[in-house]
Amino acid sequence: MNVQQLVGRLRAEGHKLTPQRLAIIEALAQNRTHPTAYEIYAEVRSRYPMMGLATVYKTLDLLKDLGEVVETGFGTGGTRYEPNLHPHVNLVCRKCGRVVDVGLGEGIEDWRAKHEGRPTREARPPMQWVTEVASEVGFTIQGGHIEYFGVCATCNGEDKV
Amino acid sequence: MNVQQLVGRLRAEGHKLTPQRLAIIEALAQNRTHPTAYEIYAEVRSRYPMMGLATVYKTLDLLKDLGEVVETGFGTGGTRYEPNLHPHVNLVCRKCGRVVDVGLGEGIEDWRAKHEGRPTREARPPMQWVTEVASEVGFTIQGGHIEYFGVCATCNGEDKV
DNA sequence: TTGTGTGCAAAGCATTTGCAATACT
DNA sequence: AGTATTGCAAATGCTTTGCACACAA
Repeated sequence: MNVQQLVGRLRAEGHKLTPQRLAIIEALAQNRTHPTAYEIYAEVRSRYPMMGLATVYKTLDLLKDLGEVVETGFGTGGTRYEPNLHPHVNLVCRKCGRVVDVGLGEGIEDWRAKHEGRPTREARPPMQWVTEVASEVGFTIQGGHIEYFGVCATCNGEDKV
Repeated sequence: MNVQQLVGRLRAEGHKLTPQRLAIIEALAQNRTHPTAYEIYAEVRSRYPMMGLATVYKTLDLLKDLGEVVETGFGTGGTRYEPNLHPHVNLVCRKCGRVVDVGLGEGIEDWRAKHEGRPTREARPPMQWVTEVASEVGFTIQGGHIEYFGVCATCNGEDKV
């Protein structure tokens, strides 16, 4: 998620650029922790004390409509949000609700190729495949993710930190 | 999701097999529409009028803990549930909340191989890859899915039915 | 100036919880 | 018989909405 680019897009599509929106966008762009709406609210609020929680939800809604953010993680503590980057894998802990990224910039196929000693091919992330199939059934794709559920190291009691 | 097998597992792990639980399990096993908790409740209720909605939630919780069902679909109308089959792709409509399956029994690699005219190899769904990586960080995987968000044909106004 | 966006508070829902009654094992 | 499970209803908590005011364009 590129802040400059997104700001330009908002202008171009006739949305107003308010300090609140900018603050929320910046908070999202920097944050790698898949924050909840409330966490974004709390962070932004330290700089803009008059910020309302409803504004965070409304802005997140707008960004969802634009396909710039993606919702993630169920169960504990509400929906979490992340910038809509290239598809990657989220491990969602069903006990604490936290979300762990598993790097997948390379794409599954590349990983396999490396793993099996085959030569690495150009990455073809699942996104592309899905987009093709989806368009056949009239489905417009805005964003996506690969998500697995389980129990994280900390909640497993295997935490050594 | 095999009902017989699951019933056996419940017994083996010391859970009681009540008519309510069996009805919920059967409803889930037959249903291919990713029902919400309330939809399951409504369906089962037609056979067991005394069924309570809380029981549905409690049973779904149990099945989640056992890794037998997976939560799906955000946004509209609450969490949806599906049996934890082999990983496949869900297209989640952000307007109506409905979830469309994209067949992926074959696995992405097989699809690609066919598509590119290469010989089909044994399917290696992403699940396996993720499980390996996850275990390295102490994460226990219970289930997962690949999920994309967008707007379905009907909500796109392209519906011809 | 004009209409979109904000903030507050109230409303709306999905989900969870407490507890007495019930019924598997 | 003992204990997990049920069902109701109340409680909780996240998210949305209505509306008057503020402000970006």
